[in-house]
Amino acid sequence: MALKLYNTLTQKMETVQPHHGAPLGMYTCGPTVYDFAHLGNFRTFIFQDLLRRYLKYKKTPLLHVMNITDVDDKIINNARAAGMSIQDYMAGYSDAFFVDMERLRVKRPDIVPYATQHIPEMIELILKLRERGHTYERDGSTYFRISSFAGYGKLSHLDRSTIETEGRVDADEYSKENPRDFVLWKARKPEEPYWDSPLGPGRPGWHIECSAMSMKYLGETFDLHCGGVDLIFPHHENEIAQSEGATGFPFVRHWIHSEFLIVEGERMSKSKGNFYTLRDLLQQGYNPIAVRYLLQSVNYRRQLNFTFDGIQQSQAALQRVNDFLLRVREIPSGRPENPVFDERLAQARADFEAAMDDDLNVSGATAALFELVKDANPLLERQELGPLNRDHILDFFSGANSIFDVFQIEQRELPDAQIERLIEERAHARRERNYRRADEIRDLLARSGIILEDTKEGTRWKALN
RNA sequence: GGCGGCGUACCCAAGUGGCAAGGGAGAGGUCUGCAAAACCUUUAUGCGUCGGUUCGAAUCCGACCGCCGCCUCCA
Repeated sequence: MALKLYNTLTQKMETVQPHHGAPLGMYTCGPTVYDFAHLGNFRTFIFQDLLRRYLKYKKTPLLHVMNITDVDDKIINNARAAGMSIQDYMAGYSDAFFVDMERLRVKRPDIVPYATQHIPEMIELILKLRERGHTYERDGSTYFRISSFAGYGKLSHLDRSTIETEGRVDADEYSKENPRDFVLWKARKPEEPYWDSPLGPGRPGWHIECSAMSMKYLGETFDLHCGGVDLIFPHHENEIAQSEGATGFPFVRHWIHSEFLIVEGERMSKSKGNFYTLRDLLQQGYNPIAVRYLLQSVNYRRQLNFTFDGIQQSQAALQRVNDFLLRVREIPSGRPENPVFDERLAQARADFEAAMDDDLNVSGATAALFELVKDANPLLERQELGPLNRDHILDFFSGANSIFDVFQIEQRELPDAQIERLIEERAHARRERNYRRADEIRDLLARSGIILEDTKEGTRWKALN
């Protein structure tokens, strides 16, 4: 079966497939690095990671490009306020961003272009638009005339006449022909970075970078373009106008937008005091893997209500799977196989993939995993699963984990030999019925995050995150 | 005002015509030296409300109530 995703442009579910044997081209709008990224940003990036990993799971060749916006008003202002060069200021947050992404196990895109390194491509694109009559100049700035592009509004499904008449006038840009015309090239201002160009000295408008960089790496028409719903209008609408205005070809086949994250039922905002970065959560002792689990657990097209209770629930759900995997790994080689279990496993795999194929229904896919856990646990209890069963289960979860990346598939190493000795000592104490000492040791280890569980086969340990 | 979405148990959340997935939390029990984990039982005759279509509706249609997003920089 093939993956189907909702397309904002056509407002329909559509199959995602490479064209003409070329790898699937996927462009995701990356961060503007003016501050630490927040949970809402990460919800979007984790969703994109999930999409990318699922395509890989399905062995679809893919080229993923994500931009970094490193020149814009906020960066310029913040850098100035911090008394830093734009370069230094932006590099700090750009690095922090990738550190956070790694903590959340979001894979780095294949290509990560920075806006400031693609100024010539942007200028070239604007010149092309100028040749084709889509632009005009005012006070040294170059604008896109939206009335020159017939398709304007097709992505956001906004009425053209409404767009053109009801826009507000930016105090900065009062001289535009139409309030909704947007800037392609901003005239140089004192104390701001600028580049010399045939358009005059200045810097690029925000939208042009995505058109220039996506088409440079993925071609004039490519497959997938993702971002948050807030980018539909005007950002992505403008990207379409710029790109198609310049090339005359369709820009993107499939537009995919993820919904917002809200916090404790309210829009996240600094003024409400419910604004969280990943760093805030880590400082409070939360596990980044549980955060990833939570942020990816709700379908990307639905608002996700982030709560602290939700992290706890995610942590507990993760623990159930990890405990299961721990027991599965303990199945010894000599034990007889369960001949019918592979059928059950095949069913779980089919359910899992059917759910993921359906617009990345993570809840459904996760349910397939938990249902298997539920069915297999009693078999483990009765020692009715053999080493082949074991390997097949681990293989299935390993496949699922290549997408979710939250489960503990491999056995961990004991942190140190001292712990090993304590476990030994406790076993000895228990044989002697010295339960006071045994409990003492168990409590001691629990305080350093090592949980002991006594089974018929002996004591097992697990490390809490 | 225009466009779009949502409302399923204590919490999170699947399900878009045929007996209401899954996870968390709670209660009781089995196992255990005690725990933990696991297992068993249990928690929505009902899916915002009221009507309608249908043999049959959480699912389709209509009205209403409530919440949210976009139309403005923003993932």
